Amino acid sequence: MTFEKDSSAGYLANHMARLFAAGLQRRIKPLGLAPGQFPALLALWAREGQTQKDLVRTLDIEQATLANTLSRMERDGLIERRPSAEDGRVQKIFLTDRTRSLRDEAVEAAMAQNEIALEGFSDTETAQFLSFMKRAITSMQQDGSA
Amino acid sequence: MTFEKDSSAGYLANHMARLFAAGLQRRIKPLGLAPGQFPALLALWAREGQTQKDLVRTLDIEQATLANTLSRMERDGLIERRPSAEDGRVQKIFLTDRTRSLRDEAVEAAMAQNEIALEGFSDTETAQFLSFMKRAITSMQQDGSA
DNA sequence: ATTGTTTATATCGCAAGCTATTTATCGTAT
DNA sequence: ATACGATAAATAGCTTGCGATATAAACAAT
Repeated sequence: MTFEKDSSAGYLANHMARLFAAGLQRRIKPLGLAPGQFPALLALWAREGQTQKDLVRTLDIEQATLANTLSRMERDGLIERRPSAEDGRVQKIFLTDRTRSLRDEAVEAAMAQNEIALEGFSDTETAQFLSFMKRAITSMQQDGSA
Repeated sequence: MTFEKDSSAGYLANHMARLFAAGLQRRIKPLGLAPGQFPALLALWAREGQTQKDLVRTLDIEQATLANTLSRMERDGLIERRPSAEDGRVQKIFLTDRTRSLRDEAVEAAMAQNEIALEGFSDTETAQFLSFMKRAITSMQQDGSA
């Protein structure tokens, strides 16, 4: 049976994702940020005061994963969790001043990493690539929820 | 600054890779295998008796990661590590009979997962997609080693 | 009011990835 | 023979991901 890892979509996807993470890490570590925090940060830069549940709904990760990531972010002074007045189970999540100020630099770092990865891609190719990834994601999501 | 996660190559790559891993896990868990073991298994199905160093050279992961993965595989009875007669530092790695017998089923599972992900892709599109991923990988590798 | 169900978050235990460091052995050069 | 640098593998300590379970609060129904 011929199965070459270098022609396996799954293998390439894994490798590519790790290189993205490594590159982003190099770029945002100086800001005191980590790759896994990026999705949560994007959501909070867009709107503060969201609950963990709000974030879970929009960030394609599990609740347990997010809870742990938020704990590390709180530990590192990136966010504050304030209890909700209306519902004792809920915490609303806010950025700290420092984190608020990092937005532009962080987003630039992420864009720079994407640009490196897509170096030499024409606009058409980039669009095709993103579209391919979205199609694969949709396929696998449907398969997984079957 | 507009930065939409759903149009970020890095974000999509991460998400896609996690879905590949989850799907593969579902398919090979019944065989007693895990996704992270797959690269090592492929290399060992191709040739047994390789050293850890041999594997590190061909499997795009770090030595520490592989050492831990091999330990879990040994614990789970997937491999045996036998000391090299020539060099006291080296262990040669062999499959167990059970693992040897799992090859075809495991490779089928991986191919099935790739097919699900690429469902609806024409042959041309699949080839383009793989090529795009390889280009991105190469770009980021060069950037990282700078 | 109590009891049971749902909901929000936290926790447990694990895998797989990383960097950095340690340990043990080899080989080489004095 | 010894001491020193190089090499192979292991270990430490961390992050990010997962599933499963526990905890605590809210709500619903007697």
